[in-house]
Amino acid sequence: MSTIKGFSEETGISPYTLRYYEREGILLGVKRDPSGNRLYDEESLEWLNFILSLRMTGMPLSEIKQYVDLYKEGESTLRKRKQMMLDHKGKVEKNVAETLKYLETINYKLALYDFQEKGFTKMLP
Amino acid sequence: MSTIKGFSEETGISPYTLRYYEREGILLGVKRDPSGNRLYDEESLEWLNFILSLRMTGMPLSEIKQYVDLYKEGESTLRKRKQMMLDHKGKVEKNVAETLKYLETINYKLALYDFQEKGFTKMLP
DNA sequence: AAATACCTTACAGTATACTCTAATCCACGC
DNA sequence: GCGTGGATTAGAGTATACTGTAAGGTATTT
Repeated sequence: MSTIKGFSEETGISPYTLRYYEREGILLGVKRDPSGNRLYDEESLEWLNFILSLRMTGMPLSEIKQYVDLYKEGESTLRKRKQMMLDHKGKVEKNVAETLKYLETINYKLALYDFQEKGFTKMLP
Repeated sequence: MSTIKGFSEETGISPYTLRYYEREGILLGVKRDPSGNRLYDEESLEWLNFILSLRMTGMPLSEIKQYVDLYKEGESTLRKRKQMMLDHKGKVEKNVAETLKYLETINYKLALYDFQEKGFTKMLP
């Protein structure tokens, strides 16, 4: 059970962002103490970690919100949610493959620099 | 030698963005015809591809601009430019590793869905 | 009880990277 | 020679995801 400051420090997510996520309805499981202050526990930590794994792999907040809304509707949305995860997994894998392709271009550029350092001095990008 | 429309279609980058990149000084090698219209050739294509490989791997335009400015200064900046590429390569590789870690979380979630489909029906995120 | 340190809310501001609008210009076909 | 379709420019607008501010509340410490 941590306060917003503690939870922010534990997770590396700023209090602003934590409140923002909650306001937008994508961070569930946040409790309150008697005076209205936020309390974060294991449940909110799990949610946050899940949200972060979607966010950090490029899912926009609007789509994460859709997922969370489906979750709140209950078991009847299980299939849809699974499909969302499958689609997202596909996109992430495609994106990683693409990134690795672009990385090759960067490596090629680095090879040119090495080549140039060995005395070959034509100017290159 | 293509006009902005043709080049846009060839590369998939909108005319707006092509002009924007040029205005910001990150797309070099764009020529003009006698009446002032842009002409794109092999040189501009090479630049664009290079820029895109940086952009698509997450380098902000401001940093790409820095690189291009160094390039324009000539050979004296070779070492700096190489270092920028090395740093970026490191970041991209780190980011890919991180993404794959987050992908595992997503795969775990998918495994839970599979598990649930086989009759186990506790509600899960 | 005053100071402090944190919290709350609503809402405004910022950063990045486009994306579009408005006004104008230019070349080709009829 | 005039309309049509493209081009040009400067500058405004948009989207997303935060990030910060203002005004005030609460609780502990001195």
